This record gives sequence, structure tokens and C-alpha cells, in this order.
Amino acid sequence: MLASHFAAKEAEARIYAAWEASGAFKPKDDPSAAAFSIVLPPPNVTGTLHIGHALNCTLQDILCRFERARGKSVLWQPGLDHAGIATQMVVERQMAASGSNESRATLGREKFLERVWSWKHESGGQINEQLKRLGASCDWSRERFTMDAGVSQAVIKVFVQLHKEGLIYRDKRLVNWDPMFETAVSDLEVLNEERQGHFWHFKYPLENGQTYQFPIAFDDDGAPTEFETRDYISIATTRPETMLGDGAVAVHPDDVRYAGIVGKRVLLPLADRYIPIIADDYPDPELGSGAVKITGAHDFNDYKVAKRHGLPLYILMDSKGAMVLDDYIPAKYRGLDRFEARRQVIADIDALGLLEKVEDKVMMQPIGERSGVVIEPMLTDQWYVDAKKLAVGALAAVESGETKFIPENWTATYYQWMRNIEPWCVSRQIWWGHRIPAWYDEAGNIFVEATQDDAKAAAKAHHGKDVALRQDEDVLDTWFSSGLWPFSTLGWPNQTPEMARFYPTSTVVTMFDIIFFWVARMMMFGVHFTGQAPFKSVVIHSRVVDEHGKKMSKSKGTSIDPTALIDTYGADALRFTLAIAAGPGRDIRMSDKRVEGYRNFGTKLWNAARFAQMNECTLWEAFDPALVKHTINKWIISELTKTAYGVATALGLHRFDEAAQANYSFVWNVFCDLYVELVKPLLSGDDEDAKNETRQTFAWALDQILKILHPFMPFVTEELWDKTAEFGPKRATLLCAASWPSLDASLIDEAATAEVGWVVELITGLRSLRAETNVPASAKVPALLIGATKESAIRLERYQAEIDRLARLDYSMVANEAPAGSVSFVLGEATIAIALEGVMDIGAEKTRLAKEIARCTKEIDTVNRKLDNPGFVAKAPPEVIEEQRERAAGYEAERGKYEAALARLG
RNA sequence: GGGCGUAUAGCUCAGCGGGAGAGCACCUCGUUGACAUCGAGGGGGUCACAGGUUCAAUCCCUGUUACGCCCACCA
Repeated sequence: MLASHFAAKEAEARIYAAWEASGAFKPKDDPSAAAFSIVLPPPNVTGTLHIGHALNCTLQDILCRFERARGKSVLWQPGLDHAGIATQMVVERQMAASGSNESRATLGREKFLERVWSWKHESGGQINEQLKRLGASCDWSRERFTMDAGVSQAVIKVFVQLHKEGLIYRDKRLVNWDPMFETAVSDLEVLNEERQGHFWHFKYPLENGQTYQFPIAFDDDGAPTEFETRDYISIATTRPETMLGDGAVAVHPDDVRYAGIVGKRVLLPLADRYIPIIADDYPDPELGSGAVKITGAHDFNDYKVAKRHGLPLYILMDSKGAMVLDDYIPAKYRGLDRFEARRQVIADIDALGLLEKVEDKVMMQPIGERSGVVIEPMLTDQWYVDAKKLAVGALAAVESGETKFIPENWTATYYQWMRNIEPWCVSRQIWWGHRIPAWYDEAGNIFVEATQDDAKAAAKAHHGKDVALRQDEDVLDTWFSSGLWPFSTLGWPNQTPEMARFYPTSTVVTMFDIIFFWVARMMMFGVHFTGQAPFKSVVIHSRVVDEHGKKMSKSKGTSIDPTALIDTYGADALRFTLAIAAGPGRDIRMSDKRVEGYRNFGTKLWNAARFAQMNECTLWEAFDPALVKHTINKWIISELTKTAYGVATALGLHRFDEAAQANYSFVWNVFCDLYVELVKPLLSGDDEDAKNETRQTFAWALDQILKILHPFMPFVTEELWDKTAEFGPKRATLLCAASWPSLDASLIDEAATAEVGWVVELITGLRSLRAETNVPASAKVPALLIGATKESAIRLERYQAEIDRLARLDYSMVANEAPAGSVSFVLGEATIAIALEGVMDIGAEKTRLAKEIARCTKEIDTVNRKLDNPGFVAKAPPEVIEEQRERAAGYEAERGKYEAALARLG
């Protein structure tokens, strides 16, 4: 006998082990089967499962299990990302916390990397175990790591080839520099955060005490009317320390206020240098004083101006963000941290009487995504990918429809980014990652080759003799290797059978925040290197937020731990919650309450199976749903077929929410609430044929439910598949390897739907009637069908047992008129009356009837307003007009019957 | 500044050019052998606001308001 509920905690690990052992997660060999492939976005090796992973993984698992059931050969490729900066940070922190004197610096590159590897082997990749707890049906035998030999080989090949094609180059330009990690980062790794700051206004004195007339008042036409004599130019800055590196002051060429002094020089205070006043389009005359200090080496806009005017670039800071020791920095600032230098500069400017004013100002500050420190624009040598060129193919693939975004509106986001893409800085000044395959000779010549030997050979060819080479110290951006993931994991650059079969992949499932980081890069690399976009569709899902709609945050303690939810409610409940909430385009608010509700759903299903067991509902091979005779059985077969069809259709459209909802309402509201109840008289009756047929139909329907629900709730369905085999035929396979129900449209039976619908409506009406007239639940009463058509009379007789049972009647019969002291409701052509003399509450019944009459009247008025509108009758489609006429007639008839009932009450 | 999105029951959200829905919460009743992690019944909404298109608008268009997110910029 089945227990009263599914013991998820005990069963999940066991079931998962059985799945894996069966080999069901490997793609099937059958060459005639269509291929379906997904790469799991490789989680960071440092990662642990958060709720976003749980959603992402659940959706992919649903698709994979669904497609397997539909007969496809499915590859769900798992793996881990080495996560350069994140991992290096974890290991460094661990060393610091251990209390030993070891650090990255004392160990040196080689030893440090050994430590990282051993950390990876010991404690990396926990997240994969958590994904298994969630039920992820990845082919773990194919697990890859971005720094595996094979994948790394692909990375090197791509780098070398892009370099030879001129699409990777080394360049000195401004880059976002993270002073904490002492590395360059890409634009995407910089977050712009609004912070409270200040706006300092400085005066730069004109050379030799020169003066000019600065307009301070204007007439209506904007012509200056009043002037003051100035011997300085006023500039404003949010980063005062950078003034030490100013190369000019720029004004707009049309700015009349400064027209007279363009070309003259000002004294740069503290630095004691003279810098020119230049005219450039960059300054906005409306902003501040209209004059801008130009610090070419520490500001992206200023850099462009400096380039245009050939201004000198003064590098002010070292890799840690401290002021450099160079002699263009006054001695007192050398070596100071940039923020100390700022305080000092302000104090010194103030002491000189050149601090004009200080304003509070909310400003956007660039913050390192991982370090949290203020990013410094720095002039350095870095490797760049020419993203603009690679974007052409990546754009074309989406424009042509080769790759589609789901939902479609993300296409616009992708286009906007791709069309304005900047060169991608791919070098990082860290150790953990793919070392850049570039070698330098003493003269600074660069040889980019796949191996050191190749580089040596190239150098020899260049010099005519062997020369000493040193390899570039830098490693590649983590996203460089991730960008190759859809094909590097399949064995590329080798033409492997997996490449042939599973590339391009079918779909990639991810959240919108990594469209740029990951999807865009995969598109660029995929199109460039394989000639095909790496996936046919990109499914973008929502963000999971807390129950107040706020972004979850570990530090604020507002994050929900999915493994805790699994512990409490089981993996199925979590999965179902995520799936049913995963509608397109809206954040998913997560709360325990919802998960609890879907845990209950699993229990509901479990108990339906218990009912099957108690009633010996076993399925035999020979059962054919097309040969079923009893209408209730025909009806459930029909409903199930529609549901299976609906679930498949929704999944085909990636509407996980609709698919889950279809399952939910069918299982609970149709199968459990109606079918189980309607079938009870049959299962306990004397008609052996009907009983047998019902038992088999019940078992068959339960089997189909397990199949269509399995992608969403794999554990409980698998367990039931196994358990029901204990009282039925042995199963040939695990449920995870079973096939999707065949969608035979001939099983859809509208006549059965109508008939059972009528019965259900009758039962519901009777129950409602009883409740509203305060008939005690224990009282059994007779019911009469008045003014019945032949058809409904037959139905009443046929379903008398069901109706009597579910509406708690003694008997139901056809009569000519309602007896005195009866209450009634209207069902189509007929009136249903229950004789309640002595038990009913006449006052309550009168109120109820009056309410029904009012409802009918309201509907009639609404419809009649429509029908009385000449425009409607003239222009609306005939079927719509007919429909409205029928509605009006229906409500008229209904109201008439209620009025009659009211009249009978006297 | 550019882009995207959201506004429907107390809460969370579906839906949709012609009859306002679900889950949770709430109220009433109920331990009839699948299930109290349950069952039956019920109350509750000018579908943000204002215009427009249409015979007909919660749905389409325009605008307004509020909220959210992304990109860029603020020297």
C-alpha cells in the first residue's frame, strides 16, 4: 500500500541515481532520431546554486525531458567555467584566512596556479551536485571545464586565428582598470552606481596675469550686456586629483565667452605647468562654466580630445591606484593613494585661493563588478578583439531569423548592443585563465602562435636565428572561452561526430543580464568560426526576486536558498513553482508559500495513485482507449488527450507557465475533483464490465498524467511510475525514458464532453442550491428534473448514481412540475428542483432567487443594448450577432424560470 | 538622453476586439475509506487615468501618471 504522501527527501537521491545508472541522460544512438541539444550555461567553478540557477536549470530540464520523451536524441551539455577573477579571489582569500604567510606574491605564478587547481579539485564545482538535486538530466559523462585540454586548445586556436585575421590586436588605449585586482576589465564588468559626490570648481590663472572680459548678463537675444574682467578660467571636476595630469582646458569653439582667450595658456596650479586653452566640440557650453579640464590619460572623453589635439598624456597612477613617482607629479603627492591625493589637492588649491566653490553632486561612479572599488580609466597596453567586425555576422544571423530570441522583444536589446559595440578588451592581468599565446622578443616584436615552439620558429624566420622569447604574462577574459562553449565542448576544432550531430545547438536558455556577456560573444565566435549561429533560439527567462519584488541579495540576507526549499518541500515543488511562474517578461516573485502549494499538488497526485491502488486500477497491455464504451471514461480520455496536446503545444512555444498550468488544472480540477468522484459508483457497482473498463481507463489516464507531468515533476512521477508497477504490469523502462503520449485526435470526444459537462453542471448547481438555502450537509433530499428534454431525462437516469452521490440526494427523477415548497435552479432547458419542505430556509431562497433574477436582467440588458444598436446589427459578423441573440434568449428563459420559482414560494 | 517592460480581486499573476479568470488569503459548511498537504459552497474587480479607432475596447492607437530594468552621459 502506498504511503500517505511522497517521501521526497528519501526518494530523490535514489531516483536520481537510478536515472543516471540507466544511461537515460546520454543522447540516444539512434541515427534516425532528430537531435536536440542545449548547452547548460556553465556555472562558475566557485558557484553555489542560487534561485536563478534553479530556474534556468529547471526550464532546460523541462525541455530536455520533453524532447527525450518525444523521441529525440538529446544532448544536454554540462560543465564549469574557470571564472578567472572570481576564482583567483577565492583562493587568495583562503590563503589569507589560513594565517600562513603564503600569498600569490610569495608563491609565484606556477605554485599559485597549482594551488588553484587543487582548490578546484577539492572544493570546486559544488553547484553540479546541487543541480543534480534539482533533477537536472545533463549528460554528466560529457562534463567539461573551460580549462580542460580540449577546450583550451580551441581557445588558443581561436586567438591565433583571429590575430592572423587582424581581428585581435594589441593596442595602447584607455581601459577600465580595477585597482584592487590590478587588472583591466571589460566595459560590461563595470557597474555604474549612483553615489553622492562633490563638484569642485577650480580657477586656473591665465598666463602672465592676462585678463579677458567675461560676460555675466545677456539680453533677450543672448547678446552679452554686462562683463566682468577675469584673469582666470573656471573649471569644475568631480575628481580633483586628476588635475595634476591636465593637458589643456577645452572650450566650445562657438562659446563667445571664451573666444578671446582660445590659444592662450593658463597656469596649471600645483603642477606649475602651462597648458593651452583649446577649442573643441566636446565641451557643452550649457554645463558648468563651459570650460573643461582635459586629463587625457584618465578619462574616456578627455582621451579623445587629447588625441585630436595631440596633447601629452600624463599617467597619474600605478596599478594599485596610487600616484606614480614620475617627476611631472609634484613630490608631495607621489605615492599617495588616489583618494588621499584628492584630499591633498583640494586642500592645496584652497590654500592658493583657487578653490572657487564646492557643490554636492549625485554622480554615477564606475564600480568594479567584483571588487566593488572605483574603476580608474588607465592608459595601458591590452589585447582587443575587433568586436565591430565580428558583430556583422552575429547581427546578420538574428536579422535573417537563423537565431530567434524568445520572447522576441529581446531582439531589440541585442541589436542595440551589437550595433554600438566597442572593441572588447580580452586581456586580464591575473594568473588564473588561458595564458595569451603571444611571445615577445627583446626588440618587442610579437609572435602569436599556438605553441611556444611555433613562436620560436616564427621568431627564427623573422630574425634568421634563434632568439630569446618571453610569453605574455596576461590571461584571457573568462568570457572568451565561454564564448566558444557551444562548439568547444563538442570537440571543435576537430570535426567530431558530436559536432556534426549537435551543432548548431537547438536553444540556449539564459537570463537577460548575460545577453551581452555571453550570448553576444557566442554568436560572434560561432558565426565566425563555424559559419553557423550556435543556436536556433535564445530563450530569455525572467529574474527571480523576493516576495516584495526586490532583487535578492546575499549580503542583505534576502536571498532564498533553493536547496533549503528542496529540503523542505522537495525538488518537484520548487521546479513546478518556478515553471508555472516563468511567464515571459515579468519578474518571478518567490515565496515559500507558493512552493508549499505545489508540494501539495504533488501530494494530490500521489493520493490519486493511492486511490487507483485501492481500487485495483491496473493497466494491461491490451487496453485500447479507442475502444472504451462508458461516457465518463471516454470523457477523461478526451480531456487527457486535449491536455497532453496543450502541454506539448505550450512547451513548443516555450510557454512553461501555460504548460505547467495545463497540467495543474487538469490533474487537480478535472482528474481528481471530477473523474475520481464520478467513477466511484462505477468502481463500487455491480457491472463488472464497466468496473473493469473503468479500472483500466483510470490506470491508463494516470499513466498519461505521469508522462506529461514528468518534465515538471520528475521525482514524484518517476516514483509513482515505479510504485504503480507493483500492482500492475512491470514497466519496461524508467519513466524518464518513456515516450510522450501519442496525440490521437480521434480520442477527442465532444459528445462526451457535453454530456459530462451537463452532469457536472447539474451537480454543481445542486450543491450550490443546498449551500445557499442552508440545507444541512447531512440531509439527503430528493431532486426533480422539470420540463426536461428527452436527452436530459436520459442523462439523469444514466448518471443518477453519480448525481445522488455527489449532490447528496436520495434520488433524482423527472417530473412535470415542481412541488410546493421546493427550491430550484435552471440548467439549460430544464429546471432542477429539490423538495425541501421543512428543511429549507424560505427567506434565504427568496433572496437567492431575487439575486438570480437580477443577474439575468443585467445580462439581458447588456446584450439588448448591443442588439438594439443598428451599427452592431449592420456590421458585426452574423455569427457574433446570432450568438448574442442566443445569449439574450437564454437569459430570458432562465429568468422566466426563476420568476416562476419565486412565484411558487408565494 | 536612448531602449525595454509593467499597471486586472486583499496578495501573486494569467488572459483577451464581442460573456472578467486562477492560486493564495478571507467567510460558511464538512472527518461519506484517495487526499485536512483535503472537500463543498461563497464574498470580492469602473481591468491605472484621459483621449482616439471601431458596430463593439480590459484588450488596438496616442498621451498622462506611477513603478521597474537595461544602455549611454553628466567634464
